[in-house]
Amino acid sequence: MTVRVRFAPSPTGYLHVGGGRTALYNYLFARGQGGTFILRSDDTDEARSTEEFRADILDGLRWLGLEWDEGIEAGGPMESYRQSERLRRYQDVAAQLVASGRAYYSFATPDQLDEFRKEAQAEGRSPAYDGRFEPDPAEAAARVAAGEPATVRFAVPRPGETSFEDVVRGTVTFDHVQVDDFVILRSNGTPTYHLASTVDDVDFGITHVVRGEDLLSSTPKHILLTEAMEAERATYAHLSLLMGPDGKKLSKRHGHTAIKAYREEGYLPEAVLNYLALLGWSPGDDDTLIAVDGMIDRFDLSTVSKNPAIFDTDKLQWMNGVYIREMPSEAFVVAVQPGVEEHLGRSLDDEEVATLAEIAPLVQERTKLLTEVPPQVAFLFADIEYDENSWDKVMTKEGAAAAVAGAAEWLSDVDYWSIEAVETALRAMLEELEMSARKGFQPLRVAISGSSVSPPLFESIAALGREESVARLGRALELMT
RNA sequence: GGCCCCGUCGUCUAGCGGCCUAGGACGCCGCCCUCUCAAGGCGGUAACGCCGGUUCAAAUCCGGUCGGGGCUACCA
Repeated sequence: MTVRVRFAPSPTGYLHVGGGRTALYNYLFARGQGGTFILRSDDTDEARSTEEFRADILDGLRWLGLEWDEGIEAGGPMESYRQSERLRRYQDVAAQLVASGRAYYSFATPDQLDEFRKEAQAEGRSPAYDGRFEPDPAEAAARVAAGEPATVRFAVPRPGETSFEDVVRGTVTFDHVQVDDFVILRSNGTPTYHLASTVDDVDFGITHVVRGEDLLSSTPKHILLTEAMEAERATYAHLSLLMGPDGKKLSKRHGHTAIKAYREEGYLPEAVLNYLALLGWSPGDDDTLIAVDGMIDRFDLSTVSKNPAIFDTDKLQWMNGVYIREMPSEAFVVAVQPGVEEHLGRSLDDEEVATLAEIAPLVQERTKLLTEVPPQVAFLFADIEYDENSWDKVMTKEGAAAAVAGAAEWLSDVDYWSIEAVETALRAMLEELEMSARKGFQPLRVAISGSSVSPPLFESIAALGREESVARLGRALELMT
């Protein structure tokens, strides 16, 4: 049997980190098993679905590198992989289910249902609706024929129970008195999630349903539906949910949840993938850094953790730094150049790109997020503004002015401009002034870069050039005296 | 309320009856390196929710309890 799995987001929001992880696990499982990874759009909720979200989900998956083999924009044996385009099929199935007595037209009013549920809760009984208010099939058919609006509900067989072997959770059993006679077709004729999703899983030949734990208690409904369609049930695997730092379900209030936000903040897809993979799965040994190929080799759905995981940005950020440091320097420049240009409000000429490439390795090794690079290198390409705190902390110190003045002189005397020459000159200056490097170089850093935090000084000065460096030292000196 | 799921350092996890005086990673702290900030090196901090039981032996098995989460819609 070839494995067929799917990722089936509904385009009612941006692709979020939890969805990304679900997609990743599906992808890893499919790749490891030589199976097919399908992308489907569960967009039966027209009101909440938007084009923007549809596009964002595809973008996000592609950015992460989770290429799918079949489905949206990839095609495949099915005519459509969007539920909004398969409405007829769901209606047909619903009609068949009514005909075979596995489902029925329901006329129960919201008020009736409300009251029933309230009462059941008050008495500590199951609040699952059991069809007690419905007319007999003949009357129901007549009322529908007369044009009375009705929903279609699945007739859950009671007494009974459904139990299944969840790959990550083990045996799970639900008593049917806890399972609602759920609506499969709304009174406007559109299918609910349960129907559409199950029909698709059956029609698409999905062998393994790997999804979030929020759907665990819906699974008996899906199994019942599958069997009513006389199809073979899939194997289910329910992944624990992702939580915010406060242990509550991850939501907007915990900061960024959208994959897109991480992309914009300067995270690398490799790092996000690596981090997500480890949120609920471990390769078994003590490896923390693992590339996708390694994950595919070693991924095992049955060893996925049952515990909900807290999404902790600290570790992701550290990991991102690791991946950034591992990048070839040229790739780093390419990745960072657009951001620098945007920061500057203009594009870089060839000489400036060369300058950027020159200090890139130095910046690269101290970068955790791509977005922190532009402000750090901008001083090489544009006039600086002094950071107030840095100025106050450094430039008002005793000896600061002397160091700045000394540096201007010594740098002016350098014959052959190079990093080594700059260092030699500045160290000589220090010696002359009998000043420590710590004390003597900080004022220069502020004068040159505008901040007390910058890339290494000699390299920065060398890259900036003699003329501009001396000019900046002069300007700072004026402001100091 | 009912049903279902889950419970090892602050966080992600390893552990599947003796190898555990519980391992790794992030974070945090200290030291070293050092022109700032990082990076790097070294060291440290810190956990089996609780109570019973099974067993010669339990983080590992069982029961209970407490805590967290999910579902309980004509949302998905």
